[in-house]
Amino acid sequence: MRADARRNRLKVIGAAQVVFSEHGPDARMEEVAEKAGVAVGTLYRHFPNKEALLGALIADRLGHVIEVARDVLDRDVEPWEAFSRVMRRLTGIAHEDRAFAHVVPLLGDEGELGEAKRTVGGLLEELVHKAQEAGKMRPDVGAEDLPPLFMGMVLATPPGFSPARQERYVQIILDGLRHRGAHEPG
Amino acid sequence: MRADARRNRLKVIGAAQVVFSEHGPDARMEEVAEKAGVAVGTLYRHFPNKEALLGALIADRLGHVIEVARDVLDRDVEPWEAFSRVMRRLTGIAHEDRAFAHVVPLLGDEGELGEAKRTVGGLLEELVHKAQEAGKMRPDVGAEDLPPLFMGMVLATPPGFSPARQERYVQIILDGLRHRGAHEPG
Amino acid sequence: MRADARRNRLKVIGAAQVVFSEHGPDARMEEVAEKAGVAVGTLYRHFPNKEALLGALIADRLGHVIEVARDVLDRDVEPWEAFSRVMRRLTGIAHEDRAFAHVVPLLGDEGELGEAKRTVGGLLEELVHKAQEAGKMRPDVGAEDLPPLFMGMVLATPPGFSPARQERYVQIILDGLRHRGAHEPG
Amino acid sequence: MRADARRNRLKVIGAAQVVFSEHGPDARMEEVAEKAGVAVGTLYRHFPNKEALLGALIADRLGHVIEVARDVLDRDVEPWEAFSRVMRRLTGIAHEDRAFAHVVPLLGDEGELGEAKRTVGGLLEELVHKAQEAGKMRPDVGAEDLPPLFMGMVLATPPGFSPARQERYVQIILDGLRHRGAHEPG
DNA sequence: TATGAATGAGCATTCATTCAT
DNA sequence: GATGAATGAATGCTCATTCAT
Repeated sequence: MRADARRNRLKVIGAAQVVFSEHGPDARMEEVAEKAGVAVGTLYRHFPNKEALLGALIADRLGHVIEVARDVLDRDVEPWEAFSRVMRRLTGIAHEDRAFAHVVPLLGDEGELGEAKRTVGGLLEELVHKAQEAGKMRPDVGAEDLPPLFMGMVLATPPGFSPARQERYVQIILDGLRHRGAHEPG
Repeated sequence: MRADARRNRLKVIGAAQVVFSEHGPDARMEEVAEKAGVAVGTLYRHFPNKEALLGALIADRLGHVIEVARDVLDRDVEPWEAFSRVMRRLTGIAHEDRAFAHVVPLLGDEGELGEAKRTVGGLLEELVHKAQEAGKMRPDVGAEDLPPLFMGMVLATPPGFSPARQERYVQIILDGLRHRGAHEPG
Repeated sequence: MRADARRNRLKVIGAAQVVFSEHGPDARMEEVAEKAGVAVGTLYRHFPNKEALLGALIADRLGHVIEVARDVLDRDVEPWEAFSRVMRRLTGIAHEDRAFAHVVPLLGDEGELGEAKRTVGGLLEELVHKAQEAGKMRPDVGAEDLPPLFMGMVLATPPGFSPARQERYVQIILDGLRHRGAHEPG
Repeated sequence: MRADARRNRLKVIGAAQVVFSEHGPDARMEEVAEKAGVAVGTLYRHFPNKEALLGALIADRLGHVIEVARDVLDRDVEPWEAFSRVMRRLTGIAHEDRAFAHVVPLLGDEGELGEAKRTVGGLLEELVHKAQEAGKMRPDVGAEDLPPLFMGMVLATPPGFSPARQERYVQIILDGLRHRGAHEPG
């Protein structure tokens, strides 16, 4: 019974990732249920409403970002490289998940999601700070500037645009954030 | 009569600009009507449907961009400066008008709007080309990359964010587009 | 001025005939106005509302029927022939005018139209009675049966069906109304 | 669950029959829902749109006609009697159901309904052919003439008119279709 | 607990009629 | 008188959420 519920929860989350990734936050609950092979009611047993379901997905994805960020910080990766790697990860997720790109940059500080957001925010702060201290990043930038800069491009792009193009954009923005006169390959 | 209609049409357009700017393309016709102080029917007298109303607004805004682009091209402004100025204008409009930011980057080539889009596209092409020829802009960029890069940030930003911040973002992206080794103040 | 108004009234009636003939009673007032080359307001100056405009048209058409009926009665045309001729006229009008076919069979006795209807009814009564007295028509039929029998076919037919076909139908129904054993060519 | 849905579906269909029967194809979905004692959404769960709901009703009614036609053909009922019986059934249904009378004569050949229509058409063809071969029916008539002839009267009649009257009309038209000189009781 | 049917507020659009110019 | 713009009630359909089975 417990096992069944857990399995269903996973099916729901998996389906929701796929469906919200494709259609963004406006995806229909019915479609999520279909994809998951369960009934809508089941969605609502596991999540009180659409926002909560979407929130759980976003939190999960943010977890990945947190993981990468902690990893590069723990391993004392070179500051600019550390920063770049995290931003690439962040953008990569947004690229795969339209809903993530929609929701994250607009996130407030309240709720569970708010907490995840604050955590990510703290880590980004640290990454930025280190890169700036190392003289690699322009000083007039803060963590709060990163989501709009790196995730907007996804929102402003038709659903199926190529990863290569997206990586090129990331590179351009990274270059823009680089400290002047500090131009080695980023 | 003519005067009244024109006045109302202006009220409708004005209200639509405000409402679509704030809520994006999903704004409700009813709200536009209320804001304009007219009944919904009046909206439909002036525009056959929501898409047409929104389209007219976008076309109008694109007109401003075209104007600026033609102006800088006509006056032979220095290529990078010319390019920057147009992108600043484009982003400024998107900043004021959420619907513009939503719609423009996803615009197809058909319809009246498509035509405006192609016109803008052609002008951007020219601006980019000249900047690249002058050695000021990285060569791996085309006109089609600009909307995602410059307008995405608006979509990824809560409605009321400050012009100053937005200008900073524009500057960062401009810096990223600058040709390496070409760093004088952009 | 009077002349202008009269001319406009005629234009309106003419247009209304065309438009209602084609689209039936659901035709849009706007379309009538366009066809007439006047503004909707003008329609409402001449007729208090759609029903009244349509009513005037119907009354006019009924006038033609009345004319034919009176003519054949005055000229003492052979009873069956007289009856047939009037029914052919009635059906011919319905065939040309969808709105007529829609409205006439459902007409009540009140209003101006009611009066026209009663007049037609009386004449049909007379025609039927004479045909029955002459032994040419089955006795179990009254004037009130004629509109459904003769005009229904028009309603049950796609807009552009051929006059020949319609005449064939009229003939079939006339044959059905003929007194048994009274079969000479009807 | 299944039971509830079926019950509701039946309620919806029942209500739709009543409402469409009375008001024809322009009946409001809201009214159907009210009559059924359900919310509009329920209508749309069972049928994708108004046309589909109406279509299902018509198809169902056409099924009855097909049934009767097949029955009389299978049992080799005397050709004229067979034909008459089917036409009486067809007209009876139209009499009970205004929407049926509206829609059927104008039916095209496409869609599911088109198929039912073609089936009915084929059977009527057969009935007509046999009656003509038996010398009972005038030869200048085809299956496609029957709907306008028999169903028009319903459209040209105020909603509540008596079955007796309608049967009289059917008889008159049947008499009209009878072959001249072939007058035994029809 | 899962199901999926039911709910009903919400929204774009139409069109007869009114009324300011 | 004429114009045609404005009104606003009406209608088909959608979809997040609830709840009977």
